Amino acid sequence: MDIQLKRGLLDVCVLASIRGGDSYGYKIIKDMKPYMEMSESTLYTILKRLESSNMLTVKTVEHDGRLRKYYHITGSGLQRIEDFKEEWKEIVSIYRFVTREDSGND
Amino acid sequence: MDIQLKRGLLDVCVLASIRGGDSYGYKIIKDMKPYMEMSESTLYTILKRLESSNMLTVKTVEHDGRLRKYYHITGSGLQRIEDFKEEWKEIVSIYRFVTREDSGND
DNA sequence: TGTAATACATCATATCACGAAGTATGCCGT
DNA sequence: ACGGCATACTTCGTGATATGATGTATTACA
Repeated sequence: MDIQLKRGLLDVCVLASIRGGDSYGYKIIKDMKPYMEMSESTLYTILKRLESSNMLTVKTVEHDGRLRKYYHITGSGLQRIEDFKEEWKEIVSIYRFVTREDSGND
Repeated sequence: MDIQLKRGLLDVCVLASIRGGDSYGYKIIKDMKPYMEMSESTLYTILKRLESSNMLTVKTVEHDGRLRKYYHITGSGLQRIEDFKEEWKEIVSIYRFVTREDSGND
């Protein structure tokens, strides 16, 4: 998928993959793989961003002697998903504009 | 609309607004306004980018003593629109993932 | 005369996805 | 025991790019 297009979808995708239950970086990447591939550096950057904008909270848990950072979605995070649903209407209208064969003459 | 989301749609939108007939910067902005707003500096940057990647060709025409740069879409430009239609399927699948209430458990 | 619209250009800035590289631990086969 | 792979997270540099600010120049109109 086009990298520019990804940019607008990545944040919401990450939020969506956490909404069903707390999750951690490595797992998020695997869960999202069927829908969108992303590198680790990208994901951890996004998680940090979402955390500092209060869409996620984080809790470090020890698991098999290793540390895992579990992320939990907040009200703002859920709201971000709702906002995306609203934006979706605009996206669809743009899609229609782009796919209309006679555009430019209306 | 979220700026990150715009990034992936701007190029195709500009191409789409030209596909129906050659157009120029100032007019493109007005044509696109109902679907997406963009500043002049953004548009001219995009036009230059699309031109240097051979998706558009440009022809300078004098109009009322002023110069206008008319842009014409090329085969690559049309192909870019077709590619977007393919990408649309992925976008819809992501949309479904994001809006599915029980995501994370499937 | 002045102000808005038309039309295009350039520059600096901020955001951001990503590859590369690093740090650590656990697991498994030989 | 050792090597290699998976797990798990971090940091850094780079390139792409949308945008505001600013500039240039002409036409239209009050």
